Amino acid sequence: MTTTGAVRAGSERRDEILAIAAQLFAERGFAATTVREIADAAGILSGSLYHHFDSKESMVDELVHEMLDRVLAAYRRILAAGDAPEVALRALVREAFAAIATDRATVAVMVNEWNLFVQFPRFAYLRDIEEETERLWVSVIERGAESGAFRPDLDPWMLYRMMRDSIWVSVRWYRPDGRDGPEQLADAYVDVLLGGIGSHS
Amino acid sequence: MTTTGAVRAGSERRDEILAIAAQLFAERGFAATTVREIADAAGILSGSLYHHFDSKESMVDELVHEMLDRVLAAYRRILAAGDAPEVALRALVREAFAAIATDRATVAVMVNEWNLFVQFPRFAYLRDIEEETERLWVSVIERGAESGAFRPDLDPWMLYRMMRDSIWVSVRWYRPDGRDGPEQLADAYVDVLLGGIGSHS
DNA sequence: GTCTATATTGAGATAGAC
DNA sequence: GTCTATCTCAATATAGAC
Repeated sequence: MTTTGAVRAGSERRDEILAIAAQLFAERGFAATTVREIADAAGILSGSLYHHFDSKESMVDELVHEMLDRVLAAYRRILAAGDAPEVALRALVREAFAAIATDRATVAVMVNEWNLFVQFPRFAYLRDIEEETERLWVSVIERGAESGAFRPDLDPWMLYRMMRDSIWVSVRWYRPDGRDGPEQLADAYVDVLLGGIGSHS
Repeated sequence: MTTTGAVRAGSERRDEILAIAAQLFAERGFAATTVREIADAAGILSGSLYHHFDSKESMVDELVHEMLDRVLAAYRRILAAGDAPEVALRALVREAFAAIATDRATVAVMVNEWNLFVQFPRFAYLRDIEEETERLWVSVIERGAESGAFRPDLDPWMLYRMMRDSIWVSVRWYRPDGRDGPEQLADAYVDVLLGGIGSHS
C-alpha cells in the first residue's frame, strides 16, 4: 500500500488547501464562498482543486467530520476517567474551548452552517455525533444532580443546550490571542454556571 | 398620498410573501433559498416577486431590520423604566425570548446569517444596533455589580456575550408550542445565571 | 398583481495537455 | 500537481403583455 490512499490521503498540500478553505468558509459562509476564491487563495486555478477533492461539499465535510470525531473522542475519554461530576463537567467545557482555539475556522463553519448541513443525507453523522454528545453531557449533569454537586431542580436537557450554545457560538467573538487562553475562558464559563452571577448576599 | 408608498408599503400580500420567505430562509439558509422557491411557496412565478421587492437581499433586509428595531425599542423602554438591575435584566431576557416566540423565522435567519450579512455595507445597521444593545445590557450588569445584586468579580462584557449567545441560539431548538412559554424559558435562564447550577451546599 | 419569455451572469465541475 | 479551455446548469433579475 502506497502513501496515496483514495480517502483522506492527507498530503501537506491537501491540508494546506483545506485550511485555506476553512478560513474562507468561516469568513464568508459556505455557500457564498466560490471554488475560484479558494483556488485563488491557494495560488492555483479552480480546476486544479479537483485533483485534490471531489467537490466543494467534500472539503467542508472532511473538515467538520474530522474535527467532530476528535472532539467526541476527547469527550469519551473524559467520561471514561470517571471523575466527579463537577470535575468532568469542567473538563468537557475545557475540551470544547480547546477545539475553538485549535480549529477556530472549522468550528465557526460548523456553528454557522449546522442548520444547512443537517438537511443533507451526506451529513447524517452530524445528528449521530450530536446525539452521543448530548447523552454524555446530560449524564454528567444528572450525576451531579444526584450527588448533590448540582441543584436538583434544573432540567439537565435545557442546561446542556444552554451550555452548548453559549460555548460554541463564542467562536464568533473569542480570539485566543488575547490575554485569556481557552482554559481561562472555559473556567470563567464554568464558574458562572456553577456559582451564578448572583452575589448570594 | 395613496396607500402604495415606495418603501415598506406593507400590503397584506407583501407581508404574506415576506413571512414565507422568512420561513424558507430560516429552514434552508439565505443563500441556498432561491427566489423560485419563494415564488413557488407563495403560489406565483419568480418574476412576479419583483413587483413587490427589489431583490432577494431587500427581503431579508426588511425582515431583520424591522425585527431588530422592535427589539431595540423594547430594550430602551426597559432601561428607561429605571428598575433595579436584577429586575431589568430579567425583563431584557424575557424580551429576547419573546422575539424568538413571535418572530421565530426572522430571528433564526439573523442568528444563522449574521456573519455573512455584517460584511456588506447594506447591513451596516446590524453593527449599530448590536453596539447600542451591548451598551444597554452591559450597563445593567455593571449597575448590578455596583449595587451588590451581582457578583462584582465577573467581566460584564463576557457575561453579556454569554447571555446573548445562549439566548439567541436557542431559536434553533426552542419551540414555543411546548409546555414552556417564552417567559418560562426566560425565567429558567435567568435563574441559572443568577443562582448558578451549583447547590451551594 | 401576475404571467410569459428571456437576458445575463456566475457557479461547480470536467477533459486532456503539460 | 497544475493549467487551459470549456461545458452545463441554475441563479437573479428584467421587459412588456395581460
